[in-house]
Amino acid sequence: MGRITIQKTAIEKVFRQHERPLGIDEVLKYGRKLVASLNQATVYRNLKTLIDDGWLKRISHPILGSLYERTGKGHHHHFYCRGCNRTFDISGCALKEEHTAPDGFIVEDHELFLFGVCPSCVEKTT
Amino acid sequence: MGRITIQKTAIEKVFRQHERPLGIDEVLKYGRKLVASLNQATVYRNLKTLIDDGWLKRISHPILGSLYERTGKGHHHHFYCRGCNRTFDISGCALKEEHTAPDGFIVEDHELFLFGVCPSCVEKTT
DNA sequence: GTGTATGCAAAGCTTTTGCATAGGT
DNA sequence: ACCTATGCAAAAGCTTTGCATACAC
Repeated sequence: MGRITIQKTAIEKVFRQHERPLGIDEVLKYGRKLVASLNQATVYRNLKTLIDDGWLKRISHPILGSLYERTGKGHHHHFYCRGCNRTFDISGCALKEEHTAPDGFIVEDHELFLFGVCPSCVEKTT
Repeated sequence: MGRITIQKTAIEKVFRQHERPLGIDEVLKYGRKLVASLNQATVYRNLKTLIDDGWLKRISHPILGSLYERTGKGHHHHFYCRGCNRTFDISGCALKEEHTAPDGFIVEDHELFLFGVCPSCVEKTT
């Protein structure tokens, strides 16, 4: 089980080349530069496999839909710029250690999305 | 512009009766108890209108997809229980005031999703 | 009466799946 | 040679849209 195909290798390479959350369309676009015949269904199937392997993580972007990013980059959050529509990784954690949820709730994980304007878009506005 | 139809009234009522984030299927199900003929397209159109009016807010649930909830409940976050699949409102904000994003980034809003096990599901497990 | 919102059905998206075959082992 | 992963196309969700008609005003 688990063959090393040129398609899967290409998809992994795409994520290594672009260290930011990618949408399916982007994975397909960049992947086709490496394997011209790359099919959409193959991308979906490999993304699922890579998630099961723990190599990728799916994040649900409130506006852009499904995005995928590599695991093992350390805990971080995401910032979405409404100016340029890009999604940035924000390293570190801005959560208070305690009082995240009422007593009795066991918090195992969390996902934080920040919205606003990124530095380069702030410049353009001013 | 902006007619008060029995459908729109019913949809608003559904959200007042269930003070938690609802999916389209739930809005449709509960709405049909009030207006039997209620159509899916009507629900979608009214949800959009209510969002534009600032009466509703769409939240993007990482697992369940689109959920909708009333605005004006004060700032809060969401907790998703993997035991019972329910989404809870967690009042207050668990974010540190500073250091949410690097210098230069302007944070205007944020959305936090917590994952784990809710009190009643913890009991069942123990 | 006028014109907007509804219901229905069709069309757009995104994602999944069935099936023959290419290709990794 | 075997059998999994691919490519293609069809299908299955979810959401939007066109159009005639009902109904809010």
